[in-house]
Amino acid sequence: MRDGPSGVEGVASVPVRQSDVARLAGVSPRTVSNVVSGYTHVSAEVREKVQAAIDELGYRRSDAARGLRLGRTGVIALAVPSLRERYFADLAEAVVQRAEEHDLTVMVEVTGGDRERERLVLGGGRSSLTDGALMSAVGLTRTDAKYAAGASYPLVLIGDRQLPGPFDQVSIPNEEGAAAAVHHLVKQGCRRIALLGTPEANRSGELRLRGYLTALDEAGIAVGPPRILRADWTRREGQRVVAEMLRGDLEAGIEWPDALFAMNDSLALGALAALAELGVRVPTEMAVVGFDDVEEARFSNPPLTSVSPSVEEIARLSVELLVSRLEDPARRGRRLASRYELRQRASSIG
Amino acid sequence: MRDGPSGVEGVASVPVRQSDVARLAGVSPRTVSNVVSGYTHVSAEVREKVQAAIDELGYRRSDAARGLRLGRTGVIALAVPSLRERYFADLAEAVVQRAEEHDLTVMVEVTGGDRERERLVLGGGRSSLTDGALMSAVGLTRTDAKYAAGASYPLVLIGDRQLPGPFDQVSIPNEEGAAAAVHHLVKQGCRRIALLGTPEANRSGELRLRGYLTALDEAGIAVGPPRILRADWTRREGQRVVAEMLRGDLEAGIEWPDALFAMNDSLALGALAALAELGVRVPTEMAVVGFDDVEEARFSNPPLTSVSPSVEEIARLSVELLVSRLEDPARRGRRLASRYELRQRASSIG
DNA sequence: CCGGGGATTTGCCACGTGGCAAATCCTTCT
DNA sequence: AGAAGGATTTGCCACGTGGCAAATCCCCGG
Repeated sequence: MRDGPSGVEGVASVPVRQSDVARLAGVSPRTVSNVVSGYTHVSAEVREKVQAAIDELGYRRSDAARGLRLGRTGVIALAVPSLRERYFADLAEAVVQRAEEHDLTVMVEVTGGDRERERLVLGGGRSSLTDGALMSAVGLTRTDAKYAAGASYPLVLIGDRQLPGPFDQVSIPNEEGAAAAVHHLVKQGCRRIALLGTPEANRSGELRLRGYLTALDEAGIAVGPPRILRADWTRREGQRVVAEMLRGDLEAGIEWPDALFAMNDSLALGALAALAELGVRVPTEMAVVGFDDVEEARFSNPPLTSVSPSVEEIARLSVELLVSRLEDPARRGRRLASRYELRQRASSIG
Repeated sequence: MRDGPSGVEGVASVPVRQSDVARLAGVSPRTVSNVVSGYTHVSAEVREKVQAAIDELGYRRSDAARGLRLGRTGVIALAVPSLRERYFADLAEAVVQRAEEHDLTVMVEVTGGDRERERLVLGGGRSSLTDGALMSAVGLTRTDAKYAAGASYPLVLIGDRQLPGPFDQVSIPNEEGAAAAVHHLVKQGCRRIALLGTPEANRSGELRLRGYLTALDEAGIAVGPPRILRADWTRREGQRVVAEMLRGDLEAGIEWPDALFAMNDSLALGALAALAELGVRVPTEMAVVGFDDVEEARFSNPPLTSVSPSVEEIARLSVELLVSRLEDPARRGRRLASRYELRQRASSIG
């Protein structure tokens, strides 16, 4: 006896097929398919017999063959620049959960923000193994739209990288969020609000800058040109640049800003470190607000106020867009904006 | 004209097949296959003609059909409890990179640590869409080994959850790492080293506890029973429990520990927060060491000494194991232990 | 006992690819 | 010129499944 209905299955090096099950159960292969797929008109007797054979042989339906036959696999791809960035890790997890609700499995691809790879996804990466893809593109430019596979490969773009064409997109409220952060600071009494982080680093930066400028304008507190502290969007750079600014201003006798709006939380956390190092009190001497609301923001000292783009919602919207696209490949492309919340914490209120 | 050799491809709602390309190029379908697969004996002229047809039609080889024909897809699965935990996110990214070197794509599955789901992976989840899997199991018990698909679905277990059977496994140096952490603290002059975190939370906990006890024993500094501060392995709990301990001891007139070895970095970071809050100086009054070496450990105040299990190495080893298993499905199961390093930072050296 | 009609079961075949080995072509050598 | 032998190209077919529609079965009423 090679296998048993229960207990350790034997080494099934040769895959079991429908026809094998059929032979053992004494029915046609097609009937096995009917049983497996839950077809209505199957007598209880046959169903039972087939099921017994399935169990005995350890039969498992071949997703590969099924995918070929049906033209879809139930797998979608999620392409992100990196999983090391908290935001994308959270996004990935949220997407996996949402996808599950639609009986979809997620294949995560890491693009490293590489334009070439993003193009490949655009063109339908491992297309026939996945039914479609979600992509957080950061390297693509508008001209890359031509690499898209079009309707033959459903694609939802996540983020601010807008591509001309019929794509479904879920955008992040960069501009609105940034503006909200600045308005919040103004309400806290801040007047000299500096921006931390190079705006041209990516599309998000440009949009956040715009929100920042708009809000300053609306608040009517612009005294001179806005102060922008250029820095790569990393913790280390945030710390370095802010420390430099503090020392430099001191020497030059310039008045410090009374608030920093950072392009992202990494920068903001670096700023907090620099401020702590030099004994600048937060938020009394200088308030700090970040963007992304990474988990760490809750635990920094002081806890960091941050714009939270609701990864959950982004995941939900993008999966829903993809699913609806799978159901109706011909429908027009849609753009949805996710919401944000300003999580107010001690780094800006005191 | 539906498509063009360059520019935006038309809406190719009907997939292009080898035979379509063949017809346009005026060759047999089989020749197209030869060209695509890089078969040696194809004349330059034919190759060119076929390539032109491929470009014109926008032909893409069907991975689904290919997978069916070849019995493998070039995709492997990675099952982890969650991507929200930094360690697993890092692992996932590292695995993706390593897999790439072997021309493998990674499909990430999130099990939530759910035993049922882990069993499914064990039995070869979406088996025929993936050639094998890596799994960080946390919910499985030894008795679940019977759900394994055996040699028909190559599987590498990552972590400490040992399963009887022929599985390939990559283990984490829990015991050794914990012992090293304690030895380090002893060398720093600490004598009352408390353990932070519930040891029974998972298998890692049991092993780390063992390493801790062994090291205490070896150092011969055990005065009484070792002190174990039970807490869920989260930052919040770490903070709460340590704060409680500090206050409690104070009231009871008990001498504080002079060092904390935390089951993981989250706990350790929570502990640092509690210590800072109560004004306990680190490391002079109390040294702290964590486990996992998450990125944040470098940036905490003070930076956290931590046992670094080398996610990179774990990823490398496990992918290599899987690849070698794919090449030789019959070979015996292997167990490899990854190394660790103790990253010494200011939380324990002063 | 027969025809009708729904319930079950089944045969046939295409999905798109690549392994295999035969067929054909071409060059070179005797 | 004819044959040998490598270079190219090709026909055939199975991989395992599910759509489709035909075949069969079975229960009832007339």
